[in-house]
Amino acid sequence: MTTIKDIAEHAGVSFKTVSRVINGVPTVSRELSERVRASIAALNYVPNQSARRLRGTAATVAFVYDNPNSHYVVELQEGIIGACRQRNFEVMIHPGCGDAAADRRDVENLARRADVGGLILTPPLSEDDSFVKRLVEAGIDLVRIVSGTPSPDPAIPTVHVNDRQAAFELVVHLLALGHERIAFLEGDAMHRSTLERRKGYEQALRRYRRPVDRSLIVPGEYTFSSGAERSESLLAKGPDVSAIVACNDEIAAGVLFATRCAGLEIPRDLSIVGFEDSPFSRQSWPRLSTARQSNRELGAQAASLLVGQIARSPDREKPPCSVGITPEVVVRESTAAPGAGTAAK
Amino acid sequence: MTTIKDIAEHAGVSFKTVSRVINGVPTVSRELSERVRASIAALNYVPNQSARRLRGTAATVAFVYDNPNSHYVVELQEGIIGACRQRNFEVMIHPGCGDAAADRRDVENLARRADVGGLILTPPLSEDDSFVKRLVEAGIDLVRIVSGTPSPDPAIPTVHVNDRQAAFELVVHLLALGHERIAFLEGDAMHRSTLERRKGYEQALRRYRRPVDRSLIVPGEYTFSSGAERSESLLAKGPDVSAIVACNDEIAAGVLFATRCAGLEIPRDLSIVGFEDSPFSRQSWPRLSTARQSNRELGAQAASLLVGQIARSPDREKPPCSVGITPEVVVRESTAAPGAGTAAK
DNA sequence: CGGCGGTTGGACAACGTTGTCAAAACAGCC
DNA sequence: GGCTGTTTTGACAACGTTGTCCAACCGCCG
Repeated sequence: MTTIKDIAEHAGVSFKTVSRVINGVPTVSRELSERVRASIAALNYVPNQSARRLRGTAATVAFVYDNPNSHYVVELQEGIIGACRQRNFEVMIHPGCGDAAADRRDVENLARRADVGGLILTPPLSEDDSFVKRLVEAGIDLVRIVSGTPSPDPAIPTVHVNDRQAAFELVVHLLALGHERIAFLEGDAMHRSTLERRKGYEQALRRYRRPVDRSLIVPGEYTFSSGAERSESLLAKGPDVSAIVACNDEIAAGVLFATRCAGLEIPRDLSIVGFEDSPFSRQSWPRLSTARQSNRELGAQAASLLVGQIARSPDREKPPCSVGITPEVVVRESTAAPGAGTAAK
Repeated sequence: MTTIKDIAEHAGVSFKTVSRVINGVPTVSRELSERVRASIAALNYVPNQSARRLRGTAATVAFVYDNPNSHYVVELQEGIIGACRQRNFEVMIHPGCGDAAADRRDVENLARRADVGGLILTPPLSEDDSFVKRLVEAGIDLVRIVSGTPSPDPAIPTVHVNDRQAAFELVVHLLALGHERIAFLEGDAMHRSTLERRKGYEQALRRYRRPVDRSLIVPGEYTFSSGAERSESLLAKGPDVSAIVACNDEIAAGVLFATRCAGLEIPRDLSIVGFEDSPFSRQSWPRLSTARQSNRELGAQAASLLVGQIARSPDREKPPCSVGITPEVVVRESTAAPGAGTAAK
């Protein structure tokens, strides 16, 4: 393994100077600095991150998730890794085990580790306010990704996904097509995204003077089978429903499956929208109208925020800040005017 | 941050003894050992991995991938992380950038890093034989995951996925249902899995005395659109095809899409099988018959192999070894006797 | 009592890096 | 030559851990 000393020898300078060049200390003459850089390139030298971490000049951020949505996880982590790579931060991936209590304990131990500089938390853990507050008060640097609108008091650095606005826009899209009886299939009640999306749904209805019929709001989970079962019984009870807002694409997939079984044609007999722009939404037939968010950007934003936190951490005052992203509506073939078009190609 | 010395103080022993307990040195009395363990638990102590890595007593393994299949990536990495966590190995995730040459350079630099103990390579990089051989000859510990059958000369530690056998069994399934004209939609020609799966397809046909018609073997890519386009033109040219073997579920999804557009009913008019048991295959309608492999197990196996390599690395002779897994056929509603059943629920 | 194996602790080096501090080399200036 | 001031170097400690070596202690046996 080539070390800083090998570079020094190769460049004919002291290893201290090499360290200075690498760390950008300005008191190095241009000539030496260039010689050192050349040697680094020639010997393919990469600083030993373990030594740096030990010394306290580098850090690892942990990405904590517990989410069955593979594409969400991968995109998020790629965003995080990309942002961290530029800044010489390592990323540690920490999948949860599904048991909330065990995960909380796990994460607490993780945060306690000397080689972990900070955490990026995702739902559902990021939405456990008392847990997150406890970590922050213990001096842990973290950024949480949650569903919601940026709060005026960002005591905790947060990346908000404005699901409410996205749901609002999806419903407006359906209203504009002429739908009146629009049902809403909820995801897990524990997830804040469910709440936010429902709020957006209700706000859109109220805004455009439509009644909010509680019987059209169906509790459920973020699963395929939930979508299939709930839509089946919903349509049995209320056949006048002409559009369904599913709380994510997986639920929408279940709806698609169930309506297909029931002999309905989409979108002629029923319009369906989902959330997330998952690969499924692009591969199903008809393709799903949905709300798209850039998970890579989400991850990159979270990582940038966290890196800022960690870098500024020695100071007493850390100014936490929050940013937000709003998913955009993507219209495909699963929505049309009621009774109108088929999804013919 | 609690260190080994805090534990020593808490337990009333020397920090040397704590180190001995942690590392399982046998010359520690049971009584002291228990006291130390109690202190470790009480103080929630976790050894500083950076220090260990610096010392050379711990290592990180890098998981290198360049694959758009999110569920494949996540499952694999979770298998790897799970296996490594037990053994106190860290995992570094290294997504590729899509440019093969740049990725090769990246990985070479990665392998050169002192804090990276070994690599787990996946296709397509793992199938670049000359590149892999170069790394191994440079003394890099690595395990590759490839499609194929375990070779008699495992010069390079490898986890083989027996795609050929899986394809064989899928075709046998179709033959048993009574299909005679079975087409094969290839994935990327560069991927060995494409070759292996085609070989299995051909072997099954030959084994059961059916002709191998080259016009039924269609080149393509591992994408939805490839599946849609190629199946469309295939069925236009050869309407007697009663079953299609798609090289993965994403291609199969494209086939499903195209046939749906063409007004065909699955499986009455056409049987379809895929590979991978992706979430899509369980969520489409009809659900896809496919070949399922446990990617988590795959990852765990690769990690175990690599950890063994690294641990045994100081010795001159490292006995590389290979293991294999064979995907199993999962029969769902996308396959039926030709002309027969519908996918009615 | 002397010696022995099993246990424990102390001192020290090492891994690669960075920070501090002082000292050396060099320039330009009077 | 003697000033400043900038650039370069060297010595050393430190991060937390493990390994090596030796000394000290225990109880036990001969």
